[in-house]
Amino acid sequence: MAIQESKVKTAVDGRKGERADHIYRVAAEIMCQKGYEATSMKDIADAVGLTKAGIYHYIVGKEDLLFQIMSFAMDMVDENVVTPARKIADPEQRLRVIIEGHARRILEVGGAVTVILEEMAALTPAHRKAIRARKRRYFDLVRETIGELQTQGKLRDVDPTVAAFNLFGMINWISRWYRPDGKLTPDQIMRDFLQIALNAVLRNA
Amino acid sequence: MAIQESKVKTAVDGRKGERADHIYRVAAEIMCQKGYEATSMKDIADAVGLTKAGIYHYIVGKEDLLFQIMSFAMDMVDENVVTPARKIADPEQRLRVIIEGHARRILEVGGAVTVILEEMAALTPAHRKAIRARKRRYFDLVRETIGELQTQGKLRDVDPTVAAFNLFGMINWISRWYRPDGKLTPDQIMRDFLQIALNAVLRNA
DNA sequence: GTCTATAAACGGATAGAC
DNA sequence: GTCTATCCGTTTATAGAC
Repeated sequence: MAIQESKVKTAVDGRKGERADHIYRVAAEIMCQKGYEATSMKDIADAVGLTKAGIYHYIVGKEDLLFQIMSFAMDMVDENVVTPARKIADPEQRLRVIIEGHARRILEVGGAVTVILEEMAALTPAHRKAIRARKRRYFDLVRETIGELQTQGKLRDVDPTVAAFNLFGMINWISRWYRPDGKLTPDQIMRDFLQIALNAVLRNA
Repeated sequence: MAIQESKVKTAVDGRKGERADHIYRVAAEIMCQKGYEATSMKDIADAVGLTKAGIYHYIVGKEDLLFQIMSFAMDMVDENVVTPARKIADPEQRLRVIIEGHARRILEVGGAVTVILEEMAALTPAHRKAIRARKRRYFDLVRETIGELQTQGKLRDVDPTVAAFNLFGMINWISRWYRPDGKLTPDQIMRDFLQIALNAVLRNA
């Protein structure tokens, strides 16, 4: 199914199929470890078993590769966090779903989801503007959710914007300290994490 | 602080005086904006009004420059946050001082304090080990403080390590969203921030 | 599709004049 | 102390053979 899907995508949106997807995924992993600027095309070529020139058959250039990776990460967040969350009417329950969904993307995906947090400065102005707009829509959802909680009297006596930033800080910082081979499992972390994050902003929780 | 002390330090530890300090400060600001790898020696030279060759009179090399900047940032945190905090016996009051002191360094200093959060990967193994050790001692102070709060029954039912990481996440993330020319002043931010951060980990606060 | 070869620019760093 | 000139490695990207 993935194969046929990619053939459709080739015709539809100019992608080059699953080999290209493989390059994106490997590149995301390397850029996540070494940083975008410190990652050379040769690093990526070696990791996928092609020459430097060879991978240019699949990509437009280094910066565009980064943009594709970030777009993919945003697709994933939209699909797995934002869209499900928008279907939930109760703001407290919606916030819970957002926090857990977002944190689990970082714990279980890594790569692309981390790159989008760290490498905005490497994008061209047009690409940066596009990614920023998508991030902004997500941020607004969270801030509005916190705003609804304030209306219900469930928020602490704080600025909803500051509360939203702190929530993102806790969640996104996970990518800096979580190690898949460490003592703490994703499930253990999520249990404590949700308690801490919800109490940070909610009166009772 | 480094500015006033620089004459003393020149005699004491081999630094080159206030012009070197100026280079460090300017370099920290540029690296903070563009990232270490994307910052060229020419960027720094232009900003201080020297040629690329000229600044090598004051620095050992690019990586060492980064190490000096990070060492300076750690000196600042040690002097203004860690040392004062260690003198406080009550863990809840000590945690308050750490959170406020650390957050204010980010809000009011920027540059060097931000670089140390983002560019560890660019250091040589020996330098990275040295900075990591200093960061680790600071982290241990925070975790032990949280441990004392747990003993006193003031901590929520969570792992002190996860609590410490989340605290650092909220604090360090400030560098990602705070803008000196924005609507929120450091004092406004600190008021809400302390309430959110303390309630994140403490039972009553 | 994938390669070898190479272009063209830029990087950090140094030599040596002044 | 600061400059000009330059070395030399590395970078992204392309041309063109197979």
